[in-house]
Amino acid sequence: MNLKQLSQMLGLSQTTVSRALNGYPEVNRETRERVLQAVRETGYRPNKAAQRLATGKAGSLGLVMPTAPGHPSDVHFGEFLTGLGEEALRHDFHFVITPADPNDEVGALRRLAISGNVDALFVAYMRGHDPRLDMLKSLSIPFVVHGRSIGSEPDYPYLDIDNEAAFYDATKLLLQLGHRRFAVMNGPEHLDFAIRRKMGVSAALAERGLTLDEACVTHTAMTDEQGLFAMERFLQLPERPTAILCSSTVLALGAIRIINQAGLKLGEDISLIAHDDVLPLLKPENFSVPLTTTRSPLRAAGVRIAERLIGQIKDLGSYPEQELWKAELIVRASTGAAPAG
Amino acid sequence: MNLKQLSQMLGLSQTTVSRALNGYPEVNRETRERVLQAVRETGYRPNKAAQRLATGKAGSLGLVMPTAPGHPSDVHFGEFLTGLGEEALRHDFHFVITPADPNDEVGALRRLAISGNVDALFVAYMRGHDPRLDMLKSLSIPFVVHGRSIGSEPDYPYLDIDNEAAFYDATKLLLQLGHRRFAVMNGPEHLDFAIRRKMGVSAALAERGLTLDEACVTHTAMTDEQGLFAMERFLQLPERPTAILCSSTVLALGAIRIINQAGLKLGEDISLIAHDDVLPLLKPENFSVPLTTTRSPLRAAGVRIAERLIGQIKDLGSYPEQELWKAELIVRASTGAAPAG
DNA sequence: AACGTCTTCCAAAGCGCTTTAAAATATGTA
DNA sequence: TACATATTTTAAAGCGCTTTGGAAGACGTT
Repeated sequence: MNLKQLSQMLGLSQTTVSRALNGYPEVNRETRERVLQAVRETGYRPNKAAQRLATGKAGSLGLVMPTAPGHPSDVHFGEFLTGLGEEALRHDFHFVITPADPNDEVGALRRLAISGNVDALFVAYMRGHDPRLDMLKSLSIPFVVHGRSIGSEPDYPYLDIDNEAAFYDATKLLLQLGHRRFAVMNGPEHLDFAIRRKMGVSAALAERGLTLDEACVTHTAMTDEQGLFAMERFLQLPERPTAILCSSTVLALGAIRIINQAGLKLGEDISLIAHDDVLPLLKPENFSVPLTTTRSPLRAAGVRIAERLIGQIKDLGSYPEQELWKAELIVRASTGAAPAG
Repeated sequence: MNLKQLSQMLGLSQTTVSRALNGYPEVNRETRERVLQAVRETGYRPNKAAQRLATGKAGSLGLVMPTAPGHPSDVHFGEFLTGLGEEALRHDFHFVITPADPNDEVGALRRLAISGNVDALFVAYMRGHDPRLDMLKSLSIPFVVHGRSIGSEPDYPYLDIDNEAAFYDATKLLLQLGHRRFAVMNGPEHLDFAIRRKMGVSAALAERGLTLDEACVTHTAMTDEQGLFAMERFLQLPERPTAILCSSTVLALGAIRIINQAGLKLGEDISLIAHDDVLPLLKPENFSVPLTTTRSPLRAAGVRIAERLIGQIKDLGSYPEQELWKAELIVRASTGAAPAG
């Protein structure tokens, strides 16, 4: 069933039917009712491709998903997408997701942008001086970045959390509790959030004349296994750290396992603060020792980014181009006074 | 830059350029080279909407993602999609994901199917007698189901793991270890995999004249928190179960926390077997007591489903319509002989 | 020279929609 | 009644691609 058939059935022109469907004013009330009724009866749905070709609007947001055999999937992806979807649903938008070779994300993004398949793009996992930014700026398609790219002019639209402040505050808290030996279990080295979190830690330490030893920093994928490896390494250090900052609750999970195995008490022998993206899967308050966290719901970021993207496409008023959200520092039992000595 | 401009630039007709691009034989070698070169220089990419309209092929797989405020995201989604993507990438396919009100998945799926936006559909999280099946069968778009729908004629294309056999085998192992009091921490009640897993447990028990007490079964979302609640409940039972079958390693995570808190030893006082979808996030072999699991990589299922879907679209030969994969039973330390008494 | 056969290219139609420009009809006013 | 003005409808063009049905030219054969 297409427009032509539908309009013939109704004895109307395609124009009129199209207008009735799209809410144009210049169509008689009765006629519109008749059209709508016919649509209900036939289950007619306009062909999206044709609509897109005619209007240039696709009703879709595009994103690139890196994938390859052995390339680990991202725990956060589902939760973030659910947030995007919450808002997209309200506007009848959908997503076009292009799988991409992890080494060719820029190319994949570019092809997606000029394919005419999407109205706007979303990118995340920004690196320092991210090459995708120049590409995106050169195109004339709306986009919003989740995160930022250190080393690039901050003249692009983004939504980020203040990673540096979050980890600065967290470190500050640990310093006040008397800790002096710090370690950081961070995300992949080249990623902006990892860079800024480390900066936050270093800045807080510097205020007390302390420096962060590189031996006390790991950069890994955020899985329980990596948390486990990192913690094993920290515990073997001659000057064992008493305060751990952790870029994810999943990493913390592995770390805590090792802490327990070593017979150490979390919140007494070792304090730990993790960043919490508020994944439904893992609640820091339910850890056997509830976790002190820097909290910022990933899903809310998804909702907001969809809102901005769709708002821009539909011209629903203007939004701030740059947003920096504060993370909440939530103190629970995994942080305590530094052990004596 | 579109076809028209490109062909004018080259002094060729659109037909010839189109054919050169799509690998048709009736175009001179030199001419083709010239076209390809121009494409490289200009960065021309055909408009997907136009291509789709002209060919009826979209180069995309469609899926529906339920989402609503408060509706938890799915941990497995990212991993499965990564698998789909692995294969899709090889064929230059992308995904169209429609967010949907959890109460209107059937409608959303139907709209997606007839939007002309996708060449094939994928559905998962099948329920008993799933209403999506009839809808899909009535349409003439290829689809593959991940899982099955108990209570429906098994005449639709699916890929499932043998959940019943997996949990039957797991139960059998525990029986051999002398366990007599069983509990099951399962996924949501209406889902096919949950139903079948419970059937597997019951069947094995029945062979020994045992029955599964409903008080020893929970049906919940698969988060650590729910695992925790469920285990708390089991421990309060007058006849405490000594053997737990668990539909997910994430649930197991919460359960084990409670087991530890209660001062019980996993693999001694209580044995536990969990189903492992092989998520990068959580490795059962790294649990402080390594977990015995029924193992079946979710990602592999994703790859295979994409393979079948794309194969069907591109007519790359035939695939079995129904596939039932065996899960591996991997014995680790979380299972041991039943405690005396 | 005339013919058939390949090879290589092209004009134009068509995919299903939106939208422009104009026509047909209804309504109001002098 | 005649005309101007709103209201409602339509024919046709166009979005950017693929594909059908030829046409033009090169080549070999008789």
